[in-house]
Amino acid sequence: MPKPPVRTPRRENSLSRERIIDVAIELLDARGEGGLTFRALAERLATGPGAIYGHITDKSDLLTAACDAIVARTLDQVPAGEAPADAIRAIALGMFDAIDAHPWVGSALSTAPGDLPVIRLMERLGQPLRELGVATQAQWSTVSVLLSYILGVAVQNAANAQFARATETDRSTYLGAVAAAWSSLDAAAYPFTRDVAPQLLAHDDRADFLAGVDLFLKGVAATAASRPVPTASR
Amino acid sequence: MPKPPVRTPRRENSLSRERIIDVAIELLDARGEGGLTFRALAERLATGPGAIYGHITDKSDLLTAACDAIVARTLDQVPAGEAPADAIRAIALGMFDAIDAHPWVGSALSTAPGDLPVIRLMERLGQPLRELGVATQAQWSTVSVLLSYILGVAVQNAANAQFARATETDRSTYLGAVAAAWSSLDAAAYPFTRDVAPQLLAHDDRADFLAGVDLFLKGVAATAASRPVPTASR
DNA sequence: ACCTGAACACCGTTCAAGT
DNA sequence: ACCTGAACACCGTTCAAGT
Repeated sequence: MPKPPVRTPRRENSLSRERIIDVAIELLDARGEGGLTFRALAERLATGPGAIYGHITDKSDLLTAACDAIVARTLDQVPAGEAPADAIRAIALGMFDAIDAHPWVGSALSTAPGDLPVIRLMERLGQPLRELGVATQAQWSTVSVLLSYILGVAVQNAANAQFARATETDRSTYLGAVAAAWSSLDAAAYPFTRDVAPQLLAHDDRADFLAGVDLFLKGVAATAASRPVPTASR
Repeated sequence: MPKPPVRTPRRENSLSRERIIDVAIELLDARGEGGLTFRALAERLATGPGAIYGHITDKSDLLTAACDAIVARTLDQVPAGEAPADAIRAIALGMFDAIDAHPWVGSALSTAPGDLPVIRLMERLGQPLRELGVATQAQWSTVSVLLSYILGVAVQNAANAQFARATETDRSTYLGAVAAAWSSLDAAAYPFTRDVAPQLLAHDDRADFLAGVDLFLKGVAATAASRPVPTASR
């Protein structure tokens, strides 16, 4: 077998932005949001904390880059070419599952509003929204709404995951405690919350999330239907 | 004029949970999320950092309590007795304005999912949702969706405010920079984002937020209309 | 019983000194 | 040119010592 041509001799495990981001993702997945530390990072990279600053500018830069890597991977795996409403559902669910697997992505997404991860997501959601007939001047506000909703769910999932990690309670006992607290609220002041507490126990986060996307799509459809027929560019 | 009866002699400026929360709100408003520090708090309260722990359990406890004070005030000021859809709009806008005035409330809200501030908000939103005819078994998921949306907008506003504070840029130059960055993205990969960049410059956060609430209400109306007529309990 | 504030165990970030 | 790691300027939280 012929030997491969001699390449520029890359040092094994040399420090690079990519490798830093990979290790950061490992740490975040293994230890949660609080686990990403320059000292822990340096230890795993077998270097000093200062060396990292040669490749990243900031902790928030690092967090955004790690978040972007997950978002890019996730969106790549969502199949293209579906009907617009189904495409939106698929993208939204893909993000939900990604954030479920990497809860820290939820809070990372929220810290960088106009940055690359959000841009990627906006782009993928915007194209099917156009196909649904959203008026040109309403396209910004419509994606914004959908992005805010996805972000809101993401942040809540992140908060729940962090709370679970901090208190070492599992999901069902946690939900049980919250439902119990809600059920014992003052009946006159909190009738709705009391009534809805049992539903909290039985609910399915993923299904609820999808219900919100569907509600949004219904609203978009109702809005598109009620405005003058757009002259299709064919 | 008869003197008031002698009361238990309260020391002026004595340390109390309420006073700690008030000062915490002052600090958060004046210096942003990062400005709430036990040392700064202790200084303003003319005491040591340790003394605070006699009245609060935690920093997150303090943040949630401060958030709850704002939410309670805000909801108290929203007039009651309107038509259900208008009531929802009024509550949502009240929260928007409160978070606009106190951006840290956005992130504080997100850290305490099942806690008092969220319960207050859920209760106020849930009652008009019932009046709109949302099916009993769908009430939990429907409020959840609306809460997630409001939370998502809140978190984004908080992030924007924090970014503005950190970089000392004002809103319009910030938006200008983001819009410019979006406009110079690769045309083949990011057509939607490029097209929508000008709308970013001209947009009105509050109007966009309300557009989302309206979209949600339209979706709820469409869902309620398409299901069997509920047997009204009269 | 309550306050006090030094001390502990961490952070992110910098920068002189090394190679 | 790049890494190294001690040092700086902070954190939240605790707890012996005071009153």
